[in-house]
Amino acid sequence: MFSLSEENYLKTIYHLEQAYKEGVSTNALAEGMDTKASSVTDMIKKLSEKSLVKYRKYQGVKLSESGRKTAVEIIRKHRLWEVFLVEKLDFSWDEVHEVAEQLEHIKSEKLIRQLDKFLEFPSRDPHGDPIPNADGKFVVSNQTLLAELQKGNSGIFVGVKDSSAEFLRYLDKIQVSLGKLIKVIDKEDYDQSMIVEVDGLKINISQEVSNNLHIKMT
Amino acid sequence: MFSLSEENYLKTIYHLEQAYKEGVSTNALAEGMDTKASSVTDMIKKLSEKSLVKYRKYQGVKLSESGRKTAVEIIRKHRLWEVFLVEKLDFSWDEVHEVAEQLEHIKSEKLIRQLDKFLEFPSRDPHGDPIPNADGKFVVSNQTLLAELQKGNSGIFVGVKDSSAEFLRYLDKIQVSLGKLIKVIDKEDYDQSMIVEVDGLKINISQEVSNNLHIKMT
DNA sequence: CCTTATTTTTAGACATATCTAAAAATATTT
DNA sequence: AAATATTTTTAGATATGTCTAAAAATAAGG
Ligand SMILES: [Mn+2]
Ligand SMILES: [Mn+2]
Ligand SMILES: [Mn+2]
Ligand SMILES: [Mn+2]
Repeated sequence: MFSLSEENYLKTIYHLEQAYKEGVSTNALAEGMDTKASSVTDMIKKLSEKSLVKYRKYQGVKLSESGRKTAVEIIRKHRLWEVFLVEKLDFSWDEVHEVAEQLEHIKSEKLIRQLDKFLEFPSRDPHGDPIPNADGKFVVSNQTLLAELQKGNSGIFVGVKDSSAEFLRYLDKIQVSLGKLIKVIDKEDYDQSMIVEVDGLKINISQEVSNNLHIKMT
Repeated sequence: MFSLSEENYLKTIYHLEQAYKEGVSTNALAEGMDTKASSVTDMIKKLSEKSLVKYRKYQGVKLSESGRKTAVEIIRKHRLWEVFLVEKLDFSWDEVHEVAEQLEHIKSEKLIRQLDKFLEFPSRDPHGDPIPNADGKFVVSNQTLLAELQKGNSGIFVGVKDSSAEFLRYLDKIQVSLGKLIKVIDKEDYDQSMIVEVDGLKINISQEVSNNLHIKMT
């Protein structure tokens, strides 16, 4: 099928397409893949040969239909493995990503179909991200960022935008976990920091933090 | 750590060392790795550089202590994943090997430690092969081949020597599964074929088959 | 023990995926 | 619009792992 490297490129292009609707630039992709622009150009040509991306020199790349399908399959596998690691093997949510990066490349239709069943068809991964089903479909829920809420508003914490281990461990430290009700007690005009209430506890969080928390308003 | 290819070589050398105590020949390794002798020589030099094997030109290879340790770790992972696939994901014993060949290369100490625990520290894989523990130790049980038994002898079927999908499916077909008591009713001098009794059923099996069944005599 | 056959190694090539440095194209300033 | 800056592509090199064909070493037979 596709090489590990090709799969990682497709996945990264998929994620970057959210921000680069007009086409993902070579530099953005180089940044996302943690590699050099020249390597990106080489690989894009290969993906283009295989009709996984649409590419015009100097104009960036977009996924083709088959490219998008493949990317979504990899994301599905990644997120299912993350659920497995947390639910069955007692990993914490800041430990799963690295291992899932490896497991997502295992090739076996039956494996992923049975894993999905074993996990009872979860719809979200440990970070609140939706898990595509076997047909590549997934929920797009209407959620906002905590940073968008105003004083007095409240909602359920349903996902993280930044899922780096550092940020996740910070959330653990301040005892903010998925599913909690968060209420904005006060919002500081000067730096947009907030005082929020979670489980009856008042916490002060910076805008950088509130900008990385997905909230479903109540 | 080590590349996928290096790990596969170590594993294959480990298995071939049982038959080639004096050193695994280049040709045997080429056969086992399904590659060319010249490729084997190239790789052996690399493994030798890394002190994973002891190598003298034209004299074959042996694993070093660290090479053996690494090989056993990979075998441990392979067999644990096979148990997982059968016990948790409803794979049959003829379907697991291919997927385990991929999963055995996933790098995460915690993953395999937790998987072992999740499976309740199994001592044997779906084919009856012993699973090394975290320290690389495993049971060496005194078992014989069914082919060695004489008329009137009986024993428990504890493992397969050939674990190819074809052979495993043949065993399924004649309803011979691990743990069954097998009694030798008759043995034909001419071709060493046997009539054995399993679950009250009498079956005729060739020497090729009896030679691939591990038996624990009762 | 010498010749022949077999096994193993070497030499040189190829594919993938990466890099640095330089050239070309595009974007931004003046 | 021309000059300058930035982005992207090309050219050439490196590392891994493989291959075929030829040479060298070892094993087997007469
Ligand atoms: Mn992840
Ligand atoms: Mn995730
Ligand atoms: Mn196996
Ligand atoms: Mn097995």
